[in-house]
Amino acid sequence: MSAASSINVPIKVPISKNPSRAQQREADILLSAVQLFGEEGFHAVSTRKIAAQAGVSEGTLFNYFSSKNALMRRILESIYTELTDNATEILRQEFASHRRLQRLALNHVKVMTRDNALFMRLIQSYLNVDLRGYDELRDSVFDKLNLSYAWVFDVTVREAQERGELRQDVNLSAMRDLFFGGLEYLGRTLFLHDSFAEIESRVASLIDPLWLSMQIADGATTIPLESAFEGTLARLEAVADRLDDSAR
Amino acid sequence: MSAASSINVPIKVPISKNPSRAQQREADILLSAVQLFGEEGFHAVSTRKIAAQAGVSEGTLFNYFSSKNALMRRILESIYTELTDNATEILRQEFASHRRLQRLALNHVKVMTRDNALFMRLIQSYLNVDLRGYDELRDSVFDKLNLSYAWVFDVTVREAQERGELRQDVNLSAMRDLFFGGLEYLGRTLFLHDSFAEIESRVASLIDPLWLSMQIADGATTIPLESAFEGTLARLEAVADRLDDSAR
DNA sequence: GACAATAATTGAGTGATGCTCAATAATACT
DNA sequence: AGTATTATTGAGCATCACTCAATTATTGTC
Repeated sequence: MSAASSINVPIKVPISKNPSRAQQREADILLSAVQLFGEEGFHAVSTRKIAAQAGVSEGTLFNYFSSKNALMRRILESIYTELTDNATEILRQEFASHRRLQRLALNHVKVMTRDNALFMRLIQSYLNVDLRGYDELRDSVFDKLNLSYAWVFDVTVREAQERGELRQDVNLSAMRDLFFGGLEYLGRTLFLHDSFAEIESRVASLIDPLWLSMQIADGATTIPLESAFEGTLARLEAVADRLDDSAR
Repeated sequence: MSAASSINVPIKVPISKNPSRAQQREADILLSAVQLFGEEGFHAVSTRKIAAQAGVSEGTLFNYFSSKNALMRRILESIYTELTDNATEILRQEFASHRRLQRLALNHVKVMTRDNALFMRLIQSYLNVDLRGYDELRDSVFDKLNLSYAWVFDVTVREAQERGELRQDVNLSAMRDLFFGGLEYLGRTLFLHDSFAEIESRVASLIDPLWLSMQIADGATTIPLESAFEGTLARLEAVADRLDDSAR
């Protein structure tokens, strides 16, 4: 029995002595992979080519990533992490629900279509093509990243409901599918037609009908008016509370 | 110069003498491919395996289909043809616009998720993973099939507008992205959770908000109203930011 | 029904792929 | 400086999509 600290270490761990050197290698390989996958597609790029562009041998690549799929998964993870980080920051900064959705959507499409729409390529590949069973899907990437990312949409809608900005009987699952599915199709359209200049207005055109359909109550059009200020008011009151406390 | 009748025949043409026998072979290969692609995924199934299951040698498979991609493309084409045929029939039978959309959506999701969601696998693979350039995309499958299929959505909305059922200023491109993107995500959800029993209600939950947002005429007043206060809101946010910073 | 002529089928062969592993080189430790 | 540990390498492996000369099956003619 070794004195390894952690009980369960599934990572291949070729790296232990010189962390900075190892991190540099890993970063080099990842960068090459992102570039080449974006330019030519996942299946069109060989591990030999990725290794060559990173300035290492093919064997070394497989020391750092247990498989070509693992390399892809790692890229996916970093993109999801970025998506989630950006989203959390947007929720922190922006309190108006409608603008929250707008900014979340814009962030999603922008990240999705970066690097020659690498994210779109990878996520589709991973979800629909290369997975045989769906066990792997419930592992690292999806249960942890995709779900926690999709969660920001749910939070935004629920908060808007609590503030009275949106109807109570919104079908959250359906709206989530429309939101992410619509954005994915929009991203594909923007990418194929190279029309990123219109990105903001196109995203707005997609979000507005969703918002409208969640917002409309039977006849009460006055509620949204007040509630537009709810978020900011709540925030000001919270700050005031803290000022009160510290003034004591 | 041969006396071949047609000027431009890009097809590989191994079949000429006995059409019925050849068609049977082709059908056998296609059936095997559909089954295996659906069960294990496109890249996980070898041409050897497809040929073996169809009861022919690998060479014969390549006599009938010039490449594995061509085989996939052929499957895609048949699915698109079926989708379009069904859709045209729905437009012919059903005249109520809302029910038209509902039935178009239901047909889309049902076909999409059949054969272990084969269609989802193939379309994603073809669009995002295996194509390097996007020239091939503008060829057979997409310009002819996808576009002509997407067209049934546009027709349905436009007819509803002419009848005065829907607003005139609907953003058709955005609604199309929401429709097909939302249905794709719904299909994925239904497939992954094996919840096809709910398919009709889930499709309805997806279509209803779209319909509502296209239908509401005077609802458009709420969003401009809110934006009229955006300047004020922005100032309040700025104050909140300053208070936030100094309270830290 | 025998015999060419033609068409359809075959499977060993080809280069490329993802991945492995014994051998080698580089680094760290005493 | 010398040893032990770790990192790197690239030839080798099974498998892949695909080809093509050889073989088998089918058709047309008498």
